[in-house]
Amino acid sequence: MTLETELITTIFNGLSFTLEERKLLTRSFEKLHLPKHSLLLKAGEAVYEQYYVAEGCLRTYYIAPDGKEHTVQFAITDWWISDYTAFFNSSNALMHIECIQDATLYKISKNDMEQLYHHMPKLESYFRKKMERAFASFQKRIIANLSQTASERYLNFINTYPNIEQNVKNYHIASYLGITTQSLSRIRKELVQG
Amino acid sequence: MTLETELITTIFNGLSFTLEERKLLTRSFEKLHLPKHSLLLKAGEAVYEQYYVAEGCLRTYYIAPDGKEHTVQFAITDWWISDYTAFFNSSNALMHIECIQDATLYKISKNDMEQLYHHMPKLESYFRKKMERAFASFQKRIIANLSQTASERYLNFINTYPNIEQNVKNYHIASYLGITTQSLSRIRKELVQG
DNA sequence: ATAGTTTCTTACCATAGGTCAATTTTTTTC
DNA sequence: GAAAAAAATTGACCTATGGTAAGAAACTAT
Repeated sequence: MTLETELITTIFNGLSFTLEERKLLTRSFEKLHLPKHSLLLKAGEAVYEQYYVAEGCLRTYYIAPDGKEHTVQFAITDWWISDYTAFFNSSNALMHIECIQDATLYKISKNDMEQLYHHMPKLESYFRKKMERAFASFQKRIIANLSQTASERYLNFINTYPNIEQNVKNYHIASYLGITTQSLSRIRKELVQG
Repeated sequence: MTLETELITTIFNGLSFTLEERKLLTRSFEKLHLPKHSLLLKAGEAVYEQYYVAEGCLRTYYIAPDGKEHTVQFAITDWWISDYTAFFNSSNALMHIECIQDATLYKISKNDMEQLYHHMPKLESYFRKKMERAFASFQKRIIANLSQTASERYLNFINTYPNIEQNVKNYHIASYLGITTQSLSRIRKELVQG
């Protein structure tokens, strides 16, 4: 599949473009492959790009001053990933992005993004709606962290993201849920035994 | 101050509008006053509007199945508030919005919002950026919840939102931090004594 | 001001989840 | 497919925070 076809049929599936617009789109994105275990981004680096995940699995994580890792976001097929706080502010990353399963990504720079917004308001609309959904899901997660037990959050996670669960290690899940791997292990045992 | 002047000079401060656009803007917003202790929104209700806070203080909170309250968001002057998950999806509220200090609000419906976006792409841009900042701050909060102790989160809160702290009760802050009022009380004691 | 209500604090015990260390299981690599 | 490395589990113990209950302090309204 050509980059152009992929862009039109998968990433912006649902939107229609003129020939001119297709060219602009294709020029703005770049395809890349990333092997498992590699780092797409390190804390401290400038963040100029965001990435669309066509294939594979990645995670964004923060390393606290005490050295502990906290997974902020996973991304699988059809999700976008970056250190968005840094991306939006054109500042340096606070987080790392690690490839968990061999991935194919389409990257676009913030500058090209702004160009696209300018030429195609429908893209601004597309990304605003994407932001709205992300906002809603973050809010849901905050509520979950405030109101649920670790066990409830785990069940919720594997029900909501069965496709992610298959791709990641338990310690990734634990660091996403805000518990230790030992606690997660005990929770899983508990659930099996009833 | 007229509604129009207020809209132009405070809410959308920084943007410039034609006469036509000003009219459209003014028609879309409605001013309202809300007394302390009243509910702007109850869980279960349909959410058609979002609100700009010109004056006062409000909070959005979720009541968990066990009856406990969890504060998701505060809003003071120049913030927007709604049950955004419900607002974006045109679904029913999961949360309550309570007025904590007598408030003056400007409300706008989702429909009128869409109209404005359509006629003025710069507004879509304005709100996309607003969403980006909200996204970043939610992410920051998730990281804080995952990586910090209750005491650290409290210090962080009073440093980051000194203007909010003045307006709210300790139990509001506790429910925002995800701890009990007793724990917050112990933390405050600890901080005073050293 | 005084009574009533709401909010905050304190004390004591309970518990979810963390820590450390050892062991088993699974995955990777040659 | 054997050895090495990584991940998951388990047990014993610990700690931060929760639950309950009572009293103190701070507002509110007459």
